[in-house]
Amino acid sequence: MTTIKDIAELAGVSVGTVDRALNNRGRISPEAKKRIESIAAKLNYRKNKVAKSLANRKLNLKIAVVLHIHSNEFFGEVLRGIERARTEIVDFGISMELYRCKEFDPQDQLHLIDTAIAEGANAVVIVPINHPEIIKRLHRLNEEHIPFVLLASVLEDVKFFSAVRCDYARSGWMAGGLLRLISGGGCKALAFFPSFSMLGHKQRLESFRLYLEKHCPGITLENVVELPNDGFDSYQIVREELSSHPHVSHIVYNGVYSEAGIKAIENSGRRIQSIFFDFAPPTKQALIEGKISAAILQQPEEQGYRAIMVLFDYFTANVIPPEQTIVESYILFKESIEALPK
Amino acid sequence: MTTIKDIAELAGVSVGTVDRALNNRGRISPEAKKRIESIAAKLNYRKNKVAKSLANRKLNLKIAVVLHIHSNEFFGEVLRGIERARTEIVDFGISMELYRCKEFDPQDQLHLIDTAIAEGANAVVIVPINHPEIIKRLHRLNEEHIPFVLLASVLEDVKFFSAVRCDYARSGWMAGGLLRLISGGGCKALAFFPSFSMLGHKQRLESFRLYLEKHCPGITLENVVELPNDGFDSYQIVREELSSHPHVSHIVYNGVYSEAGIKAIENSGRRIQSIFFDFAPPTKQALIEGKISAAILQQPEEQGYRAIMVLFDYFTANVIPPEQTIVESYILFKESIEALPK
DNA sequence: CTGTTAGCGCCTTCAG
DNA sequence: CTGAAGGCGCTAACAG
Repeated sequence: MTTIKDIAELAGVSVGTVDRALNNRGRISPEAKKRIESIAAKLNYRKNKVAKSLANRKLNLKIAVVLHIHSNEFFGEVLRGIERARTEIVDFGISMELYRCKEFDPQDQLHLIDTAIAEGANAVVIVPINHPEIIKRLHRLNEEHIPFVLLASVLEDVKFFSAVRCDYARSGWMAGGLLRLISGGGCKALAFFPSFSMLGHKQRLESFRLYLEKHCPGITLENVVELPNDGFDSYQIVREELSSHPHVSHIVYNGVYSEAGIKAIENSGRRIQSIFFDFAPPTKQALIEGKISAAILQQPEEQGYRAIMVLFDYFTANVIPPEQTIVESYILFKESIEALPK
Repeated sequence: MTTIKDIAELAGVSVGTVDRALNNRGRISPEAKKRIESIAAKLNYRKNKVAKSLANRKLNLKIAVVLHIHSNEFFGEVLRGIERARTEIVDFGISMELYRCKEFDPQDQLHLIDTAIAEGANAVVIVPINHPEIIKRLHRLNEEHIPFVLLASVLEDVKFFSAVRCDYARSGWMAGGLLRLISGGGCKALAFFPSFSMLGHKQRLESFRLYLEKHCPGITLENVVELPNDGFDSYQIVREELSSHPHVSHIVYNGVYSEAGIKAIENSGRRIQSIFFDFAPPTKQALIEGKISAAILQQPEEQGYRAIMVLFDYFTANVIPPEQTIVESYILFKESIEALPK
């Protein structure tokens, strides 16, 4: 493994000069820079992440995580991933601060971003609320050269450092495929989706609809309902929809309050097959008990973890991440999780 | 973050003494040790992995990876994970050496283990061939205090440092569930499994059988075939089995040569629904084209990666891993991977 | 523009 | 049994 010291010796200069050459810090003659760079290339020099991090400690690097809500089933998992990342980066001298927001309150989120910067954040992971003020603030982050990572969300017209999310269109498509599979291609169905103010949810629905149109002439989607941001209201809505659509036999439920959906189906007394998104404990239990047919997971824990690690790699090894990190969606059914015999 | 220097000052000793106290190196008075330990505990001291690794460099730590074959579809992926791990650990001064084996040849594997140790391996990741000589050699590794990690395999009666694998019983169970789902619970089926000299495959089959017995009175498993370690032979066997079981409509195929299974089904000219294990390119293509119904994945890449990282965590942070790291199995179907419209 | 040096936190060696 | 010092590779501050 070659070190800057090796390069310095070969080039007949000091390590300081090599450092300046290889990190574009200026204050170096073009010739020296070029010579050193070519030696480094020839020796296939790679900066040692560990040594760099040890030296970096003095910089006191800090990552701010700004949410759009306080927490919920999905983001509780996301936060677990973020906490796991935290334990991995502390030894590298990088700290992390969490800023939770009042539910979908753009003003509060704006304030949180300001606070984070004021408190010395060198980078931001954010679940942005889709609001002009927030977009404007993100533009300003770019001007201030504070890299930010979009987490579990889609945002148009903003240049970001990187984004970590699932493929919303894909998971909608998969829901269509699953519905076809469990219904044999013929049924009347209802779909419930969370707030369309998150663009991803809209994309997912579009894709789900498209699948049914293209591949499922026998499936009638009787209604698509946007769920409110409350468990009891959600419950009520599902109950009412089921009442007013007495022939519906299948449901796709993509709500933040999974228990609302489960209970509403159960209490309807009907024999309904259903596909749920995500995997909070109620969903897990319901799946095991056969109350729901399948769940589509989007690895929230992994998304939270990745979002931090993108910045970690940047800080420790100057890695420029891909524009998007897409976390795979996958399917669980009863047999994936129930206890095995013996 | 507290450092040994902090502790040294508080205890009124030097960092050297703190180091000896906290790492059980002996040569220290019991009182000093106790006092330092209690201070460390009070301050919630954690050793800094990065600093330790930088110092570790001089030790030249080395991990040997010993396979049971040269490579195949599944282990090609495993190796990708291992290579990814390699890039992550070099900066920590830990190197990795790969030892590929003649197909299932215990004598060769024995030799590889010896070579690895002779070449200075400090730890081993191994896919052990289930043979008394190998078991004996592993026992000796324990005596030599060389930690070893079992990768993608099950082995009885050997004490190992850690094991990374999938849950074979689970994936067999899932195959049963999937078969029920796609067949509507009634069909005649055939199952093909790879060499039962790997215990995991046996466990998987048992679990698959049990599922059918318990939950699928309508499914008749007409035959279960152990596939040879050759693609053309595998192809031939599947063709013959299909011929001699003309009413079979469903297949579960868990072979190393996926293309053999796919082609055999295709060339039979029958309309067969099938569940494949793992996810080599032929499987992927066949899934997209609708030639097979679903695939059960076992994250080979992740298994390879984890096996190395278990040792990495041990070397860099003295982390004693769980006895088993179980990598989840999951299901893919066409809608999970086909290109989306637009 | 370039060299020197003092750390970052830990471990090892060598004196005492 | 304990302390002091040097070094792992890199960065930053200061001196020239």
